[in-house]
Amino acid sequence: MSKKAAPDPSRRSETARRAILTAALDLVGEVGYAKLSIEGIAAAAGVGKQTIYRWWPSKGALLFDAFLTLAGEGDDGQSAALPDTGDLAADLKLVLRATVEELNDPRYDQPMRALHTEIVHDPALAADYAKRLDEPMRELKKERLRSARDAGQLAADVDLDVAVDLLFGPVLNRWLQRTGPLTAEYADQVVDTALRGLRPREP
Amino acid sequence: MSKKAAPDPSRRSETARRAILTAALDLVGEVGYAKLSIEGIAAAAGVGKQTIYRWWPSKGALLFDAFLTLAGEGDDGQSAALPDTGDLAADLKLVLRATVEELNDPRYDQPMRALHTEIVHDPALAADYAKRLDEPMRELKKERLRSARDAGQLAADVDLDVAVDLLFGPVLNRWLQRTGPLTAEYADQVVDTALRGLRPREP
Amino acid sequence: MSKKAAPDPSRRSETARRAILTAALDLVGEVGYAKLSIEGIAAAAGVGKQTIYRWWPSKGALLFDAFLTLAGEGDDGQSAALPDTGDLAADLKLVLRATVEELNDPRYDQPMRALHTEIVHDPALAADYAKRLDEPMRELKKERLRSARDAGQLAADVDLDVAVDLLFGPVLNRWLQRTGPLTAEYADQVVDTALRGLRPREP
Amino acid sequence: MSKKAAPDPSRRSETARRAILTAALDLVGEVGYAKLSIEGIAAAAGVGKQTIYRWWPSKGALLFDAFLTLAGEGDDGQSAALPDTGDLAADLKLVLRATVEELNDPRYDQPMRALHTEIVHDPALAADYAKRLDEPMRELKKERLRSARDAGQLAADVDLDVAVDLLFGPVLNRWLQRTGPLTAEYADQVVDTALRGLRPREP
DNA sequence: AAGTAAACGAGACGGTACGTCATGTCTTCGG
DNA sequence: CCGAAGACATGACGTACCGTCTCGTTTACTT
Repeated sequence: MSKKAAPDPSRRSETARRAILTAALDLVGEVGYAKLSIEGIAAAAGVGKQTIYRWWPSKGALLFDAFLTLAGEGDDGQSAALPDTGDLAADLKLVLRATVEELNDPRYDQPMRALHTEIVHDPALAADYAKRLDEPMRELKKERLRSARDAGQLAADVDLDVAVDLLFGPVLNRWLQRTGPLTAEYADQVVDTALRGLRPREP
Repeated sequence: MSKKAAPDPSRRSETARRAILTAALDLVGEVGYAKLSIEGIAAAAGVGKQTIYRWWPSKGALLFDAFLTLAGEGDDGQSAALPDTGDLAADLKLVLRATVEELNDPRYDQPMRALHTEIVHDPALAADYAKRLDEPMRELKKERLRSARDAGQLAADVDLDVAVDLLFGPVLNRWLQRTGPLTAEYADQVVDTALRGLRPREP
Repeated sequence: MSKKAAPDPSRRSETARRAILTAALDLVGEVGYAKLSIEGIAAAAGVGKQTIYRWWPSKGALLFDAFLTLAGEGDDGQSAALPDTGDLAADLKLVLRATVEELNDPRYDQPMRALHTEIVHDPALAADYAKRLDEPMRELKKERLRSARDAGQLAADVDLDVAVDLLFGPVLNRWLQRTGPLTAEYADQVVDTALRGLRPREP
Repeated sequence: MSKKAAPDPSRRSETARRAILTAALDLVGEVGYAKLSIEGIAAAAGVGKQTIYRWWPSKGALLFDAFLTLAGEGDDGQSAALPDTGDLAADLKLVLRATVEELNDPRYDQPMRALHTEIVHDPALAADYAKRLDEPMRELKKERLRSARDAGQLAADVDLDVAVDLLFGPVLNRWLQRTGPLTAEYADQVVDTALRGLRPREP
């Protein structure tokens, strides 16, 4: 029925796949997103262009895959869970400071910006991103907040999704739009400010 | 001394300028950002390419200008100030709901996404954006919050910038990343959740 | 010692061979020579590309084979000999008119042009062509001329090869280069002129 | 009315044009016709591909132009006319031997073969060839034959076009198809045989 | 009013990258 | 173990735009 014979994944060359993902990530770091070309990735990976077009529908999808695959391997297994020392503010600050540090790391900055650019314009990729990257992370964050709520450190009726957005949204925004310096201090301020309201009223 | 003879702004053709800005905005809405080309804008505006390259340093700058100029004319004069009925929550919800509505309007969605894409990758443009669009708006928002703080509806030691980020960041994020539906209800939730902490403790 | 394991002809699939030859001839008629691809032939024949590469060294060789094999089957046995009614001019005109007709037949035109193109650029193929197609035909023609010479209808010292070239060359040329209409009348003229010579009869 | 805006010839860069024609001719001699690519010509000429596509509809047309332009400059002015010493046979042999020599010259062989290949498959190009190359040459040849006819060295009723075909066709054929060695002797034989005719002299 | 200088429309130029197609080689699988 | 199927590296195809560079042609501003 379909016009195009779908390629057979069982015949796929793992060597080529990894070379492409690695080259993509390397190149986006080297030359930046604007100058990132399929042509260049293919050349750097020692691969025919068709091999890229065969397996990825768009540059964004490739980038996302590169990101996911190669990042996913840094974690042996998965990031498991957020720290839970009982001190919610401290734990959140730890996490948010780490996020800030990562976003300031040039190795992560470029590829992440590239990925976000694609997401902004490609709803399909955005959906993929939401499901495969955002949601798992969000779940971990919500888990930590749930534990805090159970410990009475959070108002019982707080929507956890909104809480996550309140905590992490500002940092992501400041990074994307460069509306101000992205520092550990800012992270702390956001946590403090956000929490003051998330905490239950004192009698 | 300078390599490039600077063009003389006094001789600039207002007709060409407006045609270009209009064409840019129209085209980004029609064909989307990815397929937006200087070549196309020039053709649609009935203008030589050089006339664009003469006056704008980048596609992003042109887009930003188009955005600013043509949007700025909708406001007769300026947006003046945020509403101040004395009810902070209601006023913020009004503003945030309006923002949500605008972001959901297809006429604004495409050009805004385009602009944000450029901002993500062009620090110079980001600075321009921060100064000419973000900061004035932010000032209005802070003004309203300041008034609320004076009225005792906000904790005295709250950083107003962080407060603004907390209120508007989540909405912008959800729009850019499509991590969830962008509704008036969400706007209300964000305001309520953020405020609960921004308010002073009750005794 | 040899780099290439020679394929074993005894194991060759006759089905595949015929399918390929047929497909090649069909395709060159359908899409023309310029768009004829090994890829397309393999697909049309329901055969792997390697099966073609294994048995034919070049597209020209395949085409030639297709031509020879499938055309050779139209003749049950072989064309035997040229007509010999005793009237040399009439016999030659008959043959040349038939040639003209064949060259004007769209079914032969495309494949023959394709074959000639390859011959022009591939000396090996040209040699093959000379030996397997041109020479046998030429021999038949020379046989008829020899018979005429014995009958005193041809000058005794005429080189038969040159004679054949004089008779058939002009027609082939006009076909290949389209320098003029290829008609039966032209064929007759060539025969008459060649036989008579360009010089006036001496008294 | 037309879809495509035709390029303006008055703005054409003569430098680019000559570089392209020269590169085309050089390359076809170096790498042969089969490996001749527009890409390669553009690179060798130091020219963008589009500059070639803008001005020539096909590789064949470019080749033809290259041939015509650059060859036409060897002749200062034009080839004027064929020699006319009064001895028709000698004059024709001179011309035909020159033709043979040219066809055996590697510098001419490759480009000419390339051109002929294109002609075989491209009727438009064939027409162009007939009009701009074949016809002028043919006219010169016919002129010489006409002079001979007036001098009583040619039968009065000979069709001059057929005569030209008879004289030059065999040589061209032998060259294109390599059905035999292309020598001065062969040229002489063709002239003698054509002039004299195949039939024996009547007593 | 004539002269001049800059911005204008147009678009050719040398390039880069696109996404598709065909090449010829190599690997995997089923009969 | 051959042959089909098809993934692979390579590289040309023709197209779209890039940003630069002339070309005349307006359109102001001098003189």
